[in-house]
Amino acid sequence: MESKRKKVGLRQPAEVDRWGAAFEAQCRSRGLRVTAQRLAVYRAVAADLSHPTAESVYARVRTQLPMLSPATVYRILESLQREALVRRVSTTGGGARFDANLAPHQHLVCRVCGSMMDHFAPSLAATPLPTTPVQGFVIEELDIRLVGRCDRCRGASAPVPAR
Amino acid sequence: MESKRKKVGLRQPAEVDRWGAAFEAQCRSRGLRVTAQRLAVYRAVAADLSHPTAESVYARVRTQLPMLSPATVYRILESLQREALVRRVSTTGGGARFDANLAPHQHLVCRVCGSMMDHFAPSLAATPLPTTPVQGFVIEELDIRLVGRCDRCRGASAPVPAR
DNA sequence: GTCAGTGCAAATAATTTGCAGTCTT
DNA sequence: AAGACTGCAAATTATTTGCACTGAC
Repeated sequence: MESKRKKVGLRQPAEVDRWGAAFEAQCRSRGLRVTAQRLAVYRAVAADLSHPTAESVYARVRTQLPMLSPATVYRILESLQREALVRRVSTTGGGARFDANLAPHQHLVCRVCGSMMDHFAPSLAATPLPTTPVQGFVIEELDIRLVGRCDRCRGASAPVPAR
Repeated sequence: MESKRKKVGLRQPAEVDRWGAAFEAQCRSRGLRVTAQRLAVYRAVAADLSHPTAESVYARVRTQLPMLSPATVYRILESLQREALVRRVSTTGGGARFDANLAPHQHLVCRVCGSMMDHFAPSLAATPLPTTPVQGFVIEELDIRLVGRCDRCRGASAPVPAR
C-alpha cells in the first residue's frame, strides 16, 4: 500500500484552496495581476510542506502548465517574496527554498539529507524580538533553524551535505 | 585619512595568528595536511568578520597566492567545513558564506544590503537546546539569524535583496 | 615513496536578463 | 488600449569534477 506516500509533506488541499483564495485577494488589492502561472506557483509553494526549491516548484507546476518556463518561476517567486506573500527560508548552500507559511515559526533541518520541516516551539516563538537596538541595527524578525538529524538519518556517519 | 577603513570588519591580526596556529595544530592532529593554500584560506575566513563568500575568500587569498584556483578554494572550504574547522552560515539565496567563529552565537543580517555581523545575545545563547526530541528529530544545534536593517540601510525603501 | 592536495579546463547548477509577443485589468 | 506578465534563448553566477602533477609527511 503505497497510496499514502505522496501525501507526506503535503498541506491539506482544502487549506491550500483557502490560502490560494486569500492570495488572489491579496494580489488584486495590491494591483498584482492574477495569472494562471502566479496562482499555480503560489499554490505549489503552499501545498508543499518540504519547503521547495525553485526547481521543484517548477517541476510541480509544469505538470499543469507545460509551457511554463523556469525564468517565469524565478520571476514569480521573487515578486511574491518582495510582496511578502511567500518567504525565502535560510539554508546553508544549495538552492533557495520557499515557504508560504507566514506565521512565525522555526525549521527543523536535517544536516544529513537536508530535509526541512516546520516547528513551533512556544518558548522560541515567544522570544522577545525588540531586545535592544544593538549596534545601530533594527531587528525586525527572528529566523531560527534547529539543525540536527531526522529520523531516518539518525545513524548516518557523514554529516557532510549540510544544506 | 582613510587609513582605518580597511580595518572595518577585520579580526585583530594577533588573534588571527592565534587562530591560525590552533588551526594548524588541529589539522596535524587529524592527519590533514597543512599547505600554504589551506592555511591562507583558513586565515582569510578567520580574518574577515563579514562572513565572506567563497568568492571573496578567493579574491583575498589570491593576493598572496596568485596561482590559487577557485576550485581549490571550494575544495578547501568544503573540507574545513566537514572537519568543523569553519562553519557554513545560513543565508537566503546568494552564495554560501563562512564563519571561523565556532562559539555559539547569532547573526545580525541586514535585509537590504545583506551584510552580516556577529551577535551574542545572552538570552538566546542560553536557549536550552535539548528541548524535546520532537518528531523523531534530534536537535544538535541552534542557528539563529536576527533579520532587520543595518545602520546605513535604515531608510531604504526597497527590502528587496534579502540574502 | 605515497597519496592527499592542487591547478587547469571543462562540466553542472542555479539564477538572471533581453526581447518580442500575450493576456489581465 | 496599456503595460504587467510570459516564453524562449542566451548570459551570468556559483560550484563541481576529471585528470595529471606536485609537495607534505
